[in-house]
Amino acid sequence: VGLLEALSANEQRFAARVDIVTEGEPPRSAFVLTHGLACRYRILRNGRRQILTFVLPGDTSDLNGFLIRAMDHSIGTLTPTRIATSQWEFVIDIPAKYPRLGAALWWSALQEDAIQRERIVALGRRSARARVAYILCELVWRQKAIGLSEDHAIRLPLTQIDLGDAVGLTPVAVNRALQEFRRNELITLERGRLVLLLIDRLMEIAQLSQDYLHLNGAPLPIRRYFERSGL
Amino acid sequence: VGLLEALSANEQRFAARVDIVTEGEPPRSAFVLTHGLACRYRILRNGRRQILTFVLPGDTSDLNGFLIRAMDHSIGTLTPTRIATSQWEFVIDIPAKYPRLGAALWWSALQEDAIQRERIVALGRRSARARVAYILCELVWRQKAIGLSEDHAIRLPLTQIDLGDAVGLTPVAVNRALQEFRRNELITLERGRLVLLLIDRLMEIAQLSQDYLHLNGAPLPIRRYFERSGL
DNA sequence: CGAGGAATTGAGTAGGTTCAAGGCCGGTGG
DNA sequence: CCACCGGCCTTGAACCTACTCAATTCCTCG
Repeated sequence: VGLLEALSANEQRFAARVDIVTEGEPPRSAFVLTHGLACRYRILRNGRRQILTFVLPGDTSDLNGFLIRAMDHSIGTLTPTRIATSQWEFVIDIPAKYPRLGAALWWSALQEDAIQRERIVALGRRSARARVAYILCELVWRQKAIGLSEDHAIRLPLTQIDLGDAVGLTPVAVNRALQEFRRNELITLERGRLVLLLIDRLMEIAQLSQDYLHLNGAPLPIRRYFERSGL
Repeated sequence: VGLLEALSANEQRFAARVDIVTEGEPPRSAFVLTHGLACRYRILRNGRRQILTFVLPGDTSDLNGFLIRAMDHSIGTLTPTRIATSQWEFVIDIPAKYPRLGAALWWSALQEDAIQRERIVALGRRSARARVAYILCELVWRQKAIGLSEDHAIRLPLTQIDLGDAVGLTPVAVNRALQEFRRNELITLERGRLVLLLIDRLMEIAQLSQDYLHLNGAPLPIRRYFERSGL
Protein backbone atom coordinates (compact mmCIF):
# COMPACT_ATOMS: atom_id res chain seq x y z
CA VAL A 1 0.00 0.00 0.00
CA GLY A 2 3.05 2.19 -0.28
CA LEU A 3 3.37 2.03 3.44
CA LEU A 4 4.78 -1.42 3.28
CA GLU A 5 7.42 -0.58 0.76
CA ALA A 6 8.48 2.28 2.96
CA LEU A 7 8.84 -0.09 5.85
CA SER A 8 10.55 -2.99 4.20
CA ALA A 9 12.97 -0.61 2.55
CA ASN A 10 14.52 0.11 5.91
CA GLU A 11 15.01 -3.43 7.05
CA GLN A 12 17.84 -4.11 9.47
CA ARG A 13 19.35 -7.42 10.48
CA PHE A 14 20.71 -8.44 13.85
CA ALA A 15 22.60 -11.49 15.01
CA ALA A 16 21.38 -13.64 17.87
CA ARG A 17 21.99 -12.44 21.43
CA VAL A 18 22.59 -8.85 20.53
CA ASP A 19 21.00 -5.62 21.71
CA ILE A 20 18.69 -3.75 19.38
CA VAL A 21 18.04 -0.97 21.84
CA THR A 22 19.92 -0.29 25.03
CA GLU A 23 18.64 0.93 28.35
CA GLY A 24 19.53 4.50 29.10
CA GLU A 25 19.83 5.59 25.51
CA PRO A 26 17.14 7.48 23.67
CA PRO A 27 15.14 5.27 21.31
CA ARG A 28 16.22 5.71 17.72
CA SER A 29 13.12 4.91 15.73
CA ALA A 30 9.94 2.92 15.72
CA PHE A 31 10.11 -0.58 14.35
CA VAL A 32 8.26 -3.77 13.58
CA LEU A 33 9.97 -7.06 14.15
CA THR A 34 9.58 -9.03 10.95
CA HIS A 35 11.62 -12.17 11.55
CA GLY A 36 13.17 -13.80 14.56
CA LEU A 37 12.66 -13.47 18.29
CA ALA A 38 13.66 -10.77 20.72
CA CYS A 39 12.83 -9.69 24.24
CA ARG A 40 12.57 -6.58 26.32
CA TYR A 41 14.57 -6.95 29.49
CA ARG A 42 16.23 -5.18 32.31
CA ILE A 43 19.43 -5.90 34.19
CA LEU A 44 19.39 -5.18 37.91
CA ARG A 45 22.24 -3.92 39.98
CA ASN A 46 22.89 -7.35 41.46
CA GLY A 47 23.33 -8.67 37.94
CA ARG A 48 20.03 -10.44 37.74
CA ARG A 49 17.94 -10.10 34.64
CA GLN A 50 14.19 -9.81 34.24
CA ILE A 51 12.68 -10.38 30.84
CA LEU A 52 9.65 -8.14 30.51
CA THR A 53 8.10 -9.44 27.32
CA PHE A 54 8.99 -11.45 24.28
CA VAL A 55 8.87 -9.69 20.94
CA LEU A 56 7.56 -11.86 18.13
CA PRO A 57 7.20 -11.19 14.42
CA GLY A 58 4.52 -8.59 13.90
CA ASP A 59 5.12 -6.90 17.23
CA THR A 60 5.89 -3.24 17.15
CA SER A 61 8.08 -1.23 19.43
CA ASP A 62 8.74 2.31 20.45
CA LEU A 63 5.98 3.68 18.29
CA ASN A 64 5.83 6.54 20.70
CA GLY A 65 9.50 6.73 21.43
CA PHE A 66 9.69 10.33 20.36
CA LEU A 67 8.07 11.21 23.67
CA ILE A 68 10.81 9.57 25.67
CA ARG A 69 14.23 10.72 26.66
CA ALA A 70 15.80 7.45 27.56
CA MET A 71 14.72 3.83 27.38
CA ASP A 72 14.02 2.29 30.76
CA HIS A 73 14.85 -1.16 29.44
CA SER A 74 16.81 -2.84 26.70
CA ILE A 75 15.61 -4.88 23.78
CA GLY A 76 17.79 -7.78 22.73
CA THR A 77 17.58 -10.51 20.16
CA LEU A 78 17.40 -14.18 21.05
CA THR A 79 17.74 -15.47 17.50
CA PRO A 80 18.90 -13.78 14.31
CA THR A 81 16.32 -11.12 13.74
CA ARG A 82 15.11 -8.59 11.22
CA ILE A 83 13.29 -5.40 11.96
CA ALA A 84 11.68 -2.80 9.74
CA THR A 85 12.26 0.65 11.11
CA SER A 86 10.30 3.74 10.36
CA GLN A 87 10.29 7.40 11.25
CA TRP A 88 7.98 8.63 13.95
CA GLU A 89 6.59 11.39 11.80
CA PHE A 90 5.38 8.57 9.68
CA VAL A 91 3.92 6.58 12.55
CA ILE A 92 2.00 9.54 13.84
CA ASP A 93 0.08 9.82 10.62
CA ILE A 94 -0.90 6.19 10.45
CA PRO A 95 -4.27 6.38 12.17
CA ALA A 96 -5.34 9.17 9.86
CA LYS A 97 -3.93 7.82 6.62
CA TYR A 98 -4.34 4.09 7.11
CA PRO A 99 -7.22 3.58 9.49
CA ARG A 100 -7.25 -0.18 9.20
CA LEU A 101 -3.59 -0.47 10.05
CA GLY A 102 -4.13 2.06 12.79
CA ALA A 103 -6.83 -0.10 14.28
CA ALA A 104 -4.56 -3.11 14.11
CA LEU A 105 -1.86 -1.27 16.00
CA TRP A 106 -4.39 -0.15 18.54
CA TRP A 107 -5.49 -3.69 18.98
CA SER A 108 -1.96 -4.90 19.24
CA ALA A 109 -1.25 -2.46 22.05
CA LEU A 110 -4.29 -3.78 23.88
CA GLN A 111 -3.05 -7.30 23.56
CA GLU A 112 0.38 -6.45 24.86
CA ASP A 113 -1.28 -4.89 27.86
CA ALA A 114 -3.19 -8.07 28.46
CA ILE A 115 0.02 -10.07 28.27
CA GLN A 116 1.68 -7.82 30.79
CA ARG A 117 -1.23 -8.14 33.17
CA GLU A 118 -1.08 -11.88 32.89
CA ARG A 119 2.61 -11.76 33.63
CA ILE A 120 2.04 -9.70 36.75
CA VAL A 121 -0.49 -12.18 38.02
CA ALA A 122 1.82 -15.08 37.29
CA LEU A 123 4.79 -13.54 39.03
CA GLY A 124 2.77 -12.29 41.95
CA ARG A 125 0.64 -15.24 42.82
CA ARG A 126 1.65 -18.44 41.14
CA SER A 127 3.96 -21.34 41.94
CA ALA A 128 7.05 -22.25 39.95
CA ARG A 129 5.25 -25.02 38.07
CA ALA A 130 2.40 -22.71 37.18
CA ARG A 131 4.75 -20.03 35.94
CA VAL A 132 6.63 -22.36 33.68
CA ALA A 133 3.44 -23.84 32.31
CA TYR A 134 2.21 -20.32 31.75
CA ILE A 135 5.19 -19.11 29.82
CA LEU A 136 5.17 -22.16 27.58
CA CYS A 137 1.50 -21.60 26.85
CA GLU A 138 2.05 -17.97 26.09
CA LEU A 139 4.80 -18.67 23.64
CA VAL A 140 2.93 -21.38 21.81
CA TRP A 141 -0.26 -19.40 21.81
CA ARG A 142 1.34 -16.32 20.37
CA GLN A 143 3.24 -18.21 17.72
CA LYS A 144 0.06 -19.90 16.67
CA ALA A 145 -1.73 -16.58 16.53
CA ILE A 146 0.73 -15.26 14.00
CA GLY A 147 0.75 -18.41 11.96
CA LEU A 148 4.18 -19.66 12.94
CA SER A 149 2.85 -22.99 14.09
CA GLU A 150 0.21 -25.51 13.35
CA ASP A 151 -0.68 -27.99 16.07
CA HIS A 152 0.92 -27.23 19.40
CA ALA A 153 4.54 -27.48 18.45
CA ILE A 154 6.96 -24.58 18.18
CA ARG A 155 10.60 -23.79 17.95
CA LEU A 156 11.82 -22.70 21.34
CA PRO A 157 15.23 -21.12 20.97
CA LEU A 158 15.37 -20.20 24.65
CA THR A 159 17.60 -21.55 27.35
CA GLN A 160 16.18 -22.48 30.71
CA ILE A 161 17.96 -19.40 31.97
CA ASP A 162 15.93 -17.27 29.59
CA LEU A 163 12.72 -18.91 30.68
CA GLY A 164 13.63 -18.35 34.29
CA ASP A 165 14.41 -14.71 33.68
CA ALA A 166 11.01 -14.31 32.09
CA VAL A 167 9.04 -15.73 35.00
CA GLY A 168 11.23 -14.83 37.91
CA LEU A 169 12.76 -18.22 38.66
CA THR A 170 16.22 -19.71 38.75
CA PRO A 171 17.18 -22.10 35.97
CA VAL A 172 17.18 -24.91 38.48
CA ALA A 173 13.52 -24.35 39.31
CA VAL A 174 12.65 -24.14 35.63
CA ASN A 175 14.47 -27.37 34.96
CA ARG A 176 12.61 -29.19 37.70
CA ALA A 177 9.29 -27.99 36.43
CA LEU A 178 10.14 -29.06 32.89
CA GLN A 179 11.30 -32.44 34.08
CA GLU A 180 8.05 -32.93 35.88
CA PHE A 181 6.07 -32.00 32.79
CA ARG A 182 8.08 -34.46 30.76
CA ARG A 183 7.59 -37.22 33.27
CA ASN A 184 3.86 -36.63 33.17
CA GLU A 185 3.98 -36.51 29.39
CA LEU A 186 2.54 -33.03 29.22
CA ILE A 187 5.28 -31.76 26.95
CA THR A 188 8.15 -32.78 24.77
CA LEU A 189 11.19 -30.56 24.49
CA GLU A 190 14.36 -31.48 22.69
CA ARG A 191 16.83 -29.63 20.57
CA GLY A 192 14.84 -26.44 20.63
CA ARG A 193 11.58 -28.03 19.64
CA LEU A 194 8.70 -27.78 22.09
CA VAL A 195 5.48 -29.75 21.82
CA LEU A 196 2.58 -29.31 24.17
CA LEU A 197 1.01 -32.73 24.42
CA LEU A 198 -1.77 -31.93 26.84
CA ILE A 199 -2.58 -28.28 26.55
CA ASP A 200 -5.71 -28.39 28.64
CA ARG A 201 -3.79 -29.90 31.48
CA LEU A 202 -1.04 -27.30 31.14
CA MET A 203 -3.46 -24.43 31.04
CA GLU A 204 -5.05 -25.76 34.14
CA ILE A 205 -1.70 -25.86 35.88
CA ALA A 206 -0.99 -22.35 34.66
CA GLN A 207 -4.49 -21.28 35.69
CA LEU A 208 -5.01 -19.63 32.35
CA SER A 209 -8.42 -18.84 31.05
CA GLN A 210 -9.32 -19.93 27.59
CA ASP A 211 -9.32 -16.47 26.10
CA TYR A 212 -6.67 -14.62 27.99
CA LEU A 213 -5.29 -12.75 25.06
CA HIS A 214 -8.68 -11.61 23.79
CA LEU A 215 -7.79 -13.61 20.74
CA ASN A 216 -11.43 -14.05 19.96
CA GLY A 217 -12.72 -11.27 17.86
CA ALA A 218 -9.30 -9.92 17.11
CA PRO A 219 -8.87 -8.20 13.79
CA LEU A 220 -6.30 -9.64 11.46
CA PRO A 221 -2.97 -9.93 13.16
CA ILE A 222 -0.69 -7.14 12.13
CA ARG A 223 1.63 -9.52 10.44
CA ARG A 224 -1.04 -10.25 7.88
CA TYR A 225 -1.05 -6.65 6.85
CA PHE A 226 2.52 -7.06 5.82
CA GLU A 227 2.20 -10.48 4.33
CA ARG A 228 -0.57 -9.37 2.08
CA SER A 229 1.84 -7.43 0.02
CA GLY A 230 4.39 -10.15 0.12
CA LEU A 231 6.74 -8.77 2.70
CA VAL B 1 -13.01 23.63 26.18
CA GLY B 2 -16.39 22.02 25.75
CA LEU B 3 -14.76 18.68 26.16
CA LEU B 4 -14.53 19.11 29.85
CA GLU B 5 -18.12 20.01 30.33
CA ALA B 6 -19.06 16.92 28.40
CA LEU B 7 -17.00 14.83 30.74
CA SER B 8 -17.89 16.32 34.06
CA ALA B 9 -21.53 16.20 33.10
CA ASN B 10 -21.43 12.43 33.34
CA GLU B 11 -19.81 12.13 36.68
CA GLN B 12 -20.57 9.02 38.71
CA ARG B 13 -19.90 8.34 42.36
CA PHE B 14 -18.92 5.07 43.98
CA ALA B 15 -18.58 4.05 47.59
CA ALA B 16 -15.38 2.57 48.95
CA ARG B 17 -14.64 -1.10 48.29
CA VAL B 18 -17.03 -1.45 45.40
CA ASP B 19 -16.54 -2.65 41.83
CA ILE B 20 -16.64 -0.12 39.03
CA VAL B 21 -16.10 -2.70 36.34
CA THR B 22 -16.30 -6.45 36.71
CA GLU B 23 -14.20 -9.14 35.12
CA GLY B 24 -16.01 -11.06 32.45
CA GLU B 25 -18.42 -8.31 31.54
CA PRO B 26 -17.99 -6.06 28.53
CA PRO B 27 -16.67 -2.62 29.45
CA ARG B 28 -19.40 -0.01 29.51
CA SER B 29 -17.63 3.21 28.68
CA ALA B 30 -14.34 5.03 28.91
CA PHE B 31 -13.69 7.03 32.02
CA VAL B 32 -11.32 9.25 33.90
CA LEU B 33 -11.02 8.88 37.63
CA THR B 34 -11.44 12.35 39.09
CA HIS B 35 -11.44 11.75 42.84
CA GLY B 36 -10.53 8.87 45.07
CA LEU B 37 -8.48 5.74 44.63
CA ALA B 38 -9.20 2.51 42.80
CA CYS B 39 -7.32 -0.51 41.54
CA ARG B 40 -7.38 -3.00 38.74
CA TYR B 41 -7.27 -6.51 40.09
CA ARG B 42 -7.91 -10.10 39.40
CA ILE B 43 -9.21 -12.88 41.62
CA LEU B 44 -7.68 -16.30 41.05
CA ARG B 45 -9.40 -19.61 41.37
CA ASN B 46 -7.80 -20.31 44.72
CA GLY B 47 -9.31 -17.08 45.99
CA ARG B 48 -6.11 -15.10 45.97
CA ARG B 49 -6.12 -11.62 44.59
CA GLN B 50 -3.53 -9.81 42.54
CA ILE B 51 -3.75 -6.06 42.23
CA LEU B 52 -2.47 -5.09 38.80
CA THR B 53 -2.27 -1.33 39.12
CA PHE B 54 -3.59 1.47 41.24
CA VAL B 55 -5.82 4.02 39.57
CA LEU B 56 -5.26 7.57 40.76
CA PRO B 57 -7.05 10.80 39.93
CA GLY B 58 -6.29 11.71 36.35
CA ASP B 59 -5.84 8.14 35.24
CA THR B 60 -7.99 6.95 32.39
CA SER B 61 -9.42 3.55 31.74
CA ASP B 62 -10.91 1.52 28.96
CA LEU B 63 -10.35 4.20 26.39
CA ASN B 64 -10.25 1.43 23.88
CA GLY B 65 -12.84 -0.78 25.48
CA PHE B 66 -14.96 -0.79 22.38
CA LEU B 67 -12.48 -3.26 20.94
CA ILE B 68 -12.97 -5.73 23.73
CA ARG B 69 -15.61 -8.28 24.39
CA ALA B 70 -15.04 -8.90 28.04
CA MET B 71 -12.83 -7.39 30.67
CA ASP B 72 -10.02 -9.70 31.77
CA HIS B 73 -9.89 -8.02 35.15
CA SER B 74 -12.04 -6.00 37.51
CA ILE B 75 -11.66 -2.43 38.65
CA GLY B 76 -12.67 -1.68 42.21
CA THR B 77 -12.62 1.34 44.43
CA LEU B 78 -10.55 1.54 47.58
CA THR B 79 -11.99 4.84 48.81
CA PRO B 80 -15.11 6.74 47.80
CA THR B 81 -14.47 7.63 44.21
CA ARG B 82 -15.79 9.71 41.36
CA ILE B 83 -15.33 9.01 37.70
CA ALA B 84 -16.20 10.97 34.61
CA THR B 85 -17.44 8.67 31.89
CA SER B 86 -17.52 9.36 28.22
CA GLN B 87 -18.59 7.67 25.02
CA TRP B 88 -16.04 5.94 22.89
CA GLU B 89 -17.11 7.73 19.76
CA PHE B 90 -16.01 10.78 21.60
CA VAL B 91 -12.69 9.34 22.71
CA ILE B 92 -11.82 8.25 19.22
CA ASP B 93 -11.99 11.79 17.97
CA ILE B 94 -9.80 13.23 20.68
CA PRO B 95 -6.44 13.04 18.92
CA ALA B 96 -7.88 14.82 15.91
CA LYS B 97 -9.95 17.42 17.68
CA TYR B 98 -7.89 18.08 20.76
CA PRO B 99 -4.30 17.32 19.87
CA ARG B 100 -2.86 18.52 23.13
CA LEU B 101 -5.16 16.38 25.19
CA GLY B 102 -4.49 13.55 22.81
CA ALA B 103 -0.78 13.90 23.44
CA ALA B 104 -1.39 13.89 27.16
CA LEU B 105 -3.34 10.65 26.89
CA TRP B 106 -0.63 9.16 24.76
CA TRP B 107 1.89 10.14 27.36
CA SER B 108 -0.22 8.77 30.11
CA ALA B 109 -0.41 5.41 28.40
CA LEU B 110 3.36 5.37 28.15
CA GLN B 111 3.68 6.02 31.81
CA GLU B 112 1.30 3.25 32.74
CA ASP B 113 3.38 0.93 30.66
CA ALA B 114 6.46 1.99 32.55
CA ILE B 115 4.70 1.33 35.83
CA GLN B 116 3.71 -2.13 34.71
CA ARG B 117 7.23 -2.95 33.66
CA GLU B 118 8.52 -1.82 37.00
CA ARG B 119 5.97 -4.04 38.68
CA ILE B 120 7.06 -7.05 36.68
CA VAL B 121 10.66 -6.50 37.67
CA ALA B 122 9.71 -6.08 41.30
CA LEU B 123 7.61 -9.23 41.40
CA GLY B 124 10.06 -11.27 39.41
CA ARG B 125 13.33 -10.44 41.01
CA ARG B 126 13.06 -8.57 44.24
CA SER B 127 12.84 -9.50 47.93
CA ALA B 128 9.87 -8.79 50.15
CA ARG B 129 11.49 -5.71 51.69
CA ALA B 130 12.34 -4.33 48.28
CA ARG B 131 8.82 -4.89 47.01
CA VAL B 132 7.23 -3.11 49.91
CA ALA B 133 9.66 -0.22 49.64
CA TYR B 134 8.91 -0.11 45.96
CA ILE B 135 5.15 0.08 46.27
CA LEU B 136 5.36 2.81 48.89
CA CYS B 137 7.62 4.81 46.63
CA GLU B 138 5.32 4.35 43.68
CA LEU B 139 2.30 5.54 45.57
CA VAL B 140 4.01 8.59 47.00
CA TRP B 141 5.65 9.39 43.72
CA ARG B 142 2.45 9.26 41.77
CA GLN B 143 0.51 11.27 44.27
CA LYS B 144 3.15 13.93 44.21
CA ALA B 145 3.11 13.95 40.43
CA ILE B 146 -0.56 14.84 40.40
CA GLY B 147 -0.23 17.40 43.13
CA LEU B 148 -1.92 15.44 45.89
CA SER B 149 1.02 15.78 48.20
CA GLU B 150 3.75 18.14 49.12
CA ASP B 151 6.77 16.75 50.95
CA HIS B 152 6.81 12.99 51.14
CA ALA B 153 3.65 12.38 53.07
CA ILE B 154 0.45 10.92 51.67
CA ARG B 155 -2.80 9.44 52.73
CA LEU B 156 -2.57 5.69 52.41
CA PRO B 157 -6.04 4.21 52.64
CA LEU B 158 -4.77 0.70 51.97
CA THR B 159 -4.67 -2.26 54.29
CA GLN B 160 -1.57 -4.39 54.51
CA ILE B 161 -3.61 -6.99 52.69
CA ASP B 162 -4.04 -4.60 49.79
CA LEU B 163 -0.36 -3.83 49.71
CA GLY B 164 0.44 -7.50 49.75
CA ASP B 165 -1.96 -8.19 46.91
CA ALA B 166 -0.23 -5.50 44.91
CA VAL B 167 3.28 -6.88 45.27
CA GLY B 168 2.59 -10.58 45.61
CA LEU B 169 3.16 -11.03 49.32
CA THR B 170 1.13 -12.17 52.29
CA PRO B 171 0.03 -9.54 54.78
CA VAL B 172 2.38 -11.06 57.30
CA ALA B 173 5.38 -10.41 55.09
CA VAL B 174 4.21 -6.88 54.40
CA ASN B 175 3.81 -6.23 58.08
CA ARG B 176 7.30 -7.43 58.86
CA ALA B 177 8.79 -5.23 56.19
CA LEU B 178 6.88 -2.22 57.44
CA GLN B 179 7.92 -2.90 61.02
CA GLU B 180 11.50 -3.01 59.93
CA PHE B 181 11.18 0.28 58.09
CA ARG B 182 9.66 1.83 61.15
CA ARG B 183 12.40 0.51 63.40
CA ASN B 184 14.99 2.01 61.11
CA GLU B 185 13.04 5.25 60.95
CA LEU B 186 12.65 5.13 57.22
CA ILE B 187 8.91 5.68 57.34
CA THR B 188 6.06 6.67 59.58
CA LEU B 189 2.66 5.11 59.07
CA GLU B 190 -0.28 5.60 61.36
CA ARG B 191 -3.98 6.02 60.89
CA GLY B 192 -3.72 6.00 57.13
CA ARG B 193 -1.01 8.60 56.93
CA LEU B 194 2.29 7.56 55.40
CA VAL B 195 5.46 9.61 55.59
CA LEU B 196 8.67 8.62 53.84
CA LEU B 197 11.41 9.90 56.10
CA LEU B 198 14.40 8.72 54.12
CA ILE B 199 13.39 8.41 50.51
CA ASP B 200 16.86 7.89 49.16
CA ARG B 201 17.34 4.97 51.46
CA LEU B 202 13.98 3.50 50.49
CA MET B 203 14.63 3.88 46.81
CA GLU B 204 17.91 2.14 47.30
CA ILE B 205 16.19 -0.74 49.04
CA ALA B 206 13.60 -0.84 46.26
CA GLN B 207 16.38 -0.56 43.67
CA LEU B 208 14.48 2.15 41.91
CA SER B 209 16.20 4.50 39.53
CA GLN B 210 15.68 8.19 39.96
CA ASP B 211 13.56 8.61 36.90
CA TYR B 212 11.63 5.40 36.59
CA LEU B 213 8.41 6.98 35.53
CA HIS B 214 9.96 9.19 32.89
CA LEU B 215 8.61 12.04 34.93
CA ASN B 216 11.30 14.28 33.59
CA GLY B 217 10.17 15.98 30.48
CA ALA B 218 6.60 14.89 30.90
CA PRO B 219 3.96 17.16 29.51
CA LEU B 220 1.42 18.49 31.96
CA PRO B 221 -0.24 15.71 33.84
CA ILE B 222 -3.66 15.00 32.47
CA ARG B 223 -5.27 16.18 35.61
CA ARG B 224 -4.08 19.67 34.86
CA TYR B 225 -6.03 19.67 31.69
CA PHE B 226 -9.14 19.24 33.73
CA GLU B 227 -8.20 21.53 36.52
CA ARG B 228 -7.51 24.36 34.16
CA SER B 229 -11.16 24.73 33.52
CA GLY B 230 -12.02 24.27 37.13
CA LEU B 231 -13.23 20.70 37.17
C1' DC C 1 38.51 -33.51 19.09
C1' DG C 2 38.37 -30.03 22.53
C1' DA C 3 35.98 -26.27 24.95
C1' DG C 4 32.25 -23.76 26.82
C1' DG C 5 27.73 -23.15 27.83
C1' DA C 6 23.47 -25.48 29.01
C1' DA C 7 21.01 -29.21 31.28
C1' DT C 8 20.53 -32.16 35.08
C1' DT C 9 20.68 -33.71 39.73
C1' DG C 10 21.67 -33.68 44.77
C1' DA C 11 22.05 -31.50 49.37
C1' DG C 12 21.61 -27.79 52.47
C1' DT C 13 19.66 -23.18 53.40
C1' DA C 14 16.66 -19.30 53.71
C1' DG C 15 13.04 -16.23 52.85
C1' DG C 16 8.27 -16.13 52.93
C1' DT C 17 4.05 -18.81 53.80
C1' DT C 18 0.86 -20.83 56.82
C1' DC C 19 -1.38 -21.31 61.05
C1' DA C 20 -2.68 -19.27 65.19
C1' DA C 21 -3.54 -16.17 69.01
C1' DG C 22 -3.99 -11.71 71.14
C1' DG C 23 -4.48 -6.66 70.92
C1' DC C 24 -6.06 -2.48 68.73
C1' DC C 25 -9.22 0.55 66.46
C1' DG C 26 -13.19 2.30 64.30
C1' DG C 27 -17.93 1.84 63.55
C1' DT C 28 -22.55 0.50 65.05
C1' DG C 29 -26.39 0.10 67.92
C1' DG C 30 -28.49 0.41 72.25
C1' DC D 1 -22.21 8.00 75.69
C1' DC D 2 -20.69 3.59 76.08
C1' DA D 3 -20.31 -1.31 75.05
C1' DC D 4 -19.95 -4.59 71.58
C1' DC D 5 -18.27 -6.44 67.25
C1' DG D 6 -15.53 -7.30 63.27
C1' DG D 7 -11.68 -6.47 60.66
C1' DC D 8 -6.95 -5.22 60.75
C1' DC D 9 -2.52 -5.27 62.85
C1' DT D 10 1.00 -7.64 65.24
C1' DT D 11 3.82 -11.36 66.67
C1' DG D 12 5.42 -16.22 67.36
C1' DA D 13 6.44 -20.86 65.57
C1' DA D 14 6.57 -24.53 62.25
C1' DC D 15 6.85 -25.59 57.58
C1' DC D 16 7.87 -25.53 52.62
C1' DT D 17 9.02 -23.89 48.29
C1' DA D 18 12.41 -22.19 45.66
C1' DC D 19 17.23 -20.55 46.11
C1' DT D 20 22.11 -21.48 46.49
C1' DC D 21 26.04 -24.11 45.84
C1' DA D 22 28.17 -27.66 43.52
C1' DA D 23 29.34 -31.59 40.67
C1' DT D 24 28.46 -34.27 36.51
C1' DT D 25 26.83 -34.97 31.96
C1' DC D 26 25.30 -33.47 27.57
C1' DC D 27 25.32 -30.60 23.28
C1' DT D 28 26.85 -27.72 20.10
C1' DC D 29 30.11 -25.26 17.76
C1' DG D 30 34.47 -24.21 16.25
